[in-house]
Amino acid sequence: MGLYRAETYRVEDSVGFMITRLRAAVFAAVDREVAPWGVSSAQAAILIYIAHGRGNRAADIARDYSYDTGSMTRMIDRLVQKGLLRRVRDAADRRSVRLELTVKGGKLTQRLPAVAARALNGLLRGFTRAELGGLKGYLGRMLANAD
Amino acid sequence: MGLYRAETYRVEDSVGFMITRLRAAVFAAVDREVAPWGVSSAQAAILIYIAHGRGNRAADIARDYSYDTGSMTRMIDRLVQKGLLRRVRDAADRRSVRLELTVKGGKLTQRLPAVAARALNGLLRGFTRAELGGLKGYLGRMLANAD
DNA sequence: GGCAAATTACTGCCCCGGCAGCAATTCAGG
DNA sequence: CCTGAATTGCTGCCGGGGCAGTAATTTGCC
Repeated sequence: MGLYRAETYRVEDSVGFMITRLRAAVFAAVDREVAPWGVSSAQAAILIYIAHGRGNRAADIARDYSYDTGSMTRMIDRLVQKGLLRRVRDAADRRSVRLELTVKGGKLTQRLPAVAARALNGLLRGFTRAELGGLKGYLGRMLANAD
Repeated sequence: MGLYRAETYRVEDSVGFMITRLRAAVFAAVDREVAPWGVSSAQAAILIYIAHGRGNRAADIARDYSYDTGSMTRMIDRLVQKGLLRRVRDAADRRSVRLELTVKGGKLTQRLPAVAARALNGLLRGFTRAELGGLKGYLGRMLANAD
């Protein structure tokens, strides 16, 4: 006895479909804003995380962002290759690699929150603060159901 | 003057981040339900579309689902390889390829809406019909802003 | 009728992400 | 102290998706 029933199910009506499309739209919007600085939206999120000092090991980011560690390795590869990040083997725990922003990476990252915010605000045109709260509440409840 | 400001921006607070995570959760939930039949959630959506007679050319699906045509080609490749779909060159317009469900594909597709609905209902546990409407309204407004 | 523009499908190349398996290392209990 | 378990990061392999470029075909307009 749920909200969706097999007999009347249409892909285009499902929240799943809308969320998939919206995620693509968010990526596209943020990517457009960040592209001039040579990074993608996913890469920008990593850089901001490190710049905010919320952790600097690959495992930290993977945990907080619910990422796969294999994906993290490759994501870091791309950022290192662009000269924005540096891998430094940790002397205390030699299993882990500490991630450091290069000078270039640090300068770039200062600008990223502003452009990311601009992209999101564009998608939220016409939303009141209360409506944004309502939306995030719904999304949070679905995420909680997923565990 | 939007809802997000650069100075206080944190990735984890952004709707973009939540939507990305939720999309992953939706995929995972639907994939889990559909996996016993040997298809993925994205593949199931294509099959349902065709079974419902909403169109049977690759271009139709790409348009309605906002997919890239290149991605569609590869998606169809996988379904054809699994013996669920058949490519039939259209005699009237020889540019296009009409997609037909095989017998195996047709039998499978009958079951898909039920399992997809079950997965979504699980994520919507505790939601009233009105709340689902509210959520879809928010998502729709963001999608409209994206154009 | 003939030629330019649009449509359809496909290909190569790229980024994003999960899963499984692996090696190195650290940690905890006997 | 030593051995088994956990953690960390890496790799191969896969599915999903966008972008650009191409060939075949159709269509529309002069």
